[in-house]
Amino acid sequence: MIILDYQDRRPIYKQIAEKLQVLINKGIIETDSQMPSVRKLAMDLSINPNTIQRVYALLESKGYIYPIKGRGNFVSPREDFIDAEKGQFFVDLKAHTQQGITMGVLLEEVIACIEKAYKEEKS
Amino acid sequence: MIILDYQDRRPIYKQIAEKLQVLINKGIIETDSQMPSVRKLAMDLSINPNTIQRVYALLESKGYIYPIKGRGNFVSPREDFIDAEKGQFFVDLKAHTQQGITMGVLLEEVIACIEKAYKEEKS
Amino acid sequence: MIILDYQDRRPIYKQIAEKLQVLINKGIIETDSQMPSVRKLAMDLSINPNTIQRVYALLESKGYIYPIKGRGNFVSPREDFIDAEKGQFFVDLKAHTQQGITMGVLLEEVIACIEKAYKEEKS
Amino acid sequence: MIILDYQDRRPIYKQIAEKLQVLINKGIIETDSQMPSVRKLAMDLSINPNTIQRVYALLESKGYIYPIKGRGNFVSPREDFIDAEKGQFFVDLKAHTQQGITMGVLLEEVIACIEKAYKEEKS
DNA sequence: GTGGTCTAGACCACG
DNA sequence: GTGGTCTAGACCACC
Repeated sequence: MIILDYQDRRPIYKQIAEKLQVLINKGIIETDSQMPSVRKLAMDLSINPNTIQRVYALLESKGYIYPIKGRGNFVSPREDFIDAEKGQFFVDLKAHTQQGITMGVLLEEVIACIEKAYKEEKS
Repeated sequence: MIILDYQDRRPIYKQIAEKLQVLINKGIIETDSQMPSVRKLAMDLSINPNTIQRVYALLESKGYIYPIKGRGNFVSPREDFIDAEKGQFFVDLKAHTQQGITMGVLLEEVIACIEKAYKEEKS
Repeated sequence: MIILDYQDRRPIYKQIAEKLQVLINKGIIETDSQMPSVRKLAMDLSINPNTIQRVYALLESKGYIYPIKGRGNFVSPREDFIDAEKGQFFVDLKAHTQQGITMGVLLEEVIACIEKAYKEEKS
Repeated sequence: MIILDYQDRRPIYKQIAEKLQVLINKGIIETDSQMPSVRKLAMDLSINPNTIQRVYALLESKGYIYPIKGRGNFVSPREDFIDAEKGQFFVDLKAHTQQGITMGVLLEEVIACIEKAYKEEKS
């Protein structure tokens, strides 16, 4: 399910967190269902349990999952995280765009770039 | 003019470099005009001169400024850096957009956000 | 493998960077293979780790290597840097030639020297 | 006769030294003729005499001029400097070319670049 | 263990 | 005074 790329520039824990986010966002891992245990996931991916611990801490801080002591980690309802995440995305996007404007980038160029990104992602 | 945010996770040398880039891009610091000296800027911001040195080295590598030993750092003509900077802008924009896609952000939402940024900048 | 010349007027971080570039260009250090760690290389050359850090930062900015935090620095695929490096080569070559012209060096002499270099390299 | 460019990236003393070298190489300043005094040249160019002092020290170390105590600086006979200068030029050229070869630069490309440099210098 | 950032302080080249 | 290089030593993020 999750494939690690050790040549990827991003740290391992972010790769895992991001893939789990996608799985949750797409509903492949359902709300209130249990996440795999830290130990099991670490063994499956053949990495240090510390790293998985950090992944879960990150997802929890973003509101994607919630822990129940002695039982494990569970997926939060969508409303708990999706809005905050999206909000930050748009804030960053706007700031980035405004920086482009100061360099004379045209609105058409920006939109073309965005549409290209969407097309590539579909494939 | 430049305010440092020590809570920001990005290194302060990047924060400074980015703000100086914007000032140069907007033409607030003019071509061939002299940048503040390494030591002076360091004192103004109450940080180590080495850190400013690093900022200027970064800006130089991007073509924004050029140093003359014994005299100071000066702003390069726009042609020297604007193309490279635009290229980087689109690379970052695309990466950011693709991250949004994984969160389920719609193309229409992105475009609306971009257009809003352009409208605000005009005013 | 790397010998430092403290009499050389160029900074040692550039001497090291240049030698590493040649090793990468010649394929002696292979794509995606790991570079020696900052601390180890510093100890081997008996210099400060900060200086090696600077070497690696320079090579990264040129696209020669990419870092993964907590794991090390790795060699980039050739396409990432070879074009930029060729461009710089011709810029330097032209500047050097023009300096020769001011000394009265003839075009024929220059070409003869170049051809000699190519012949020696083949053998 | 000598025009300084304060926006030039090279230090002032090198600009002056280089222009004097060209004048000597072209025979415009004749062998055994007297160079302008340090003070006079400094006043003519409106710069610090220290800088001219450094220029003359550089030219002397390269064999272009020789000082006579209490009288001034004089131009050396051509044989004293031109060969050493040219020799160094070819050594550097060869080293630079060989570095290009490791990047896959073709002989034809190098020669084309050289010829372009000569054409531009004529004009 | 790895890389990355920052400080403090020194020394050099240049004007 | 200016920029540039280097050292020593500290702290952080990551695995």
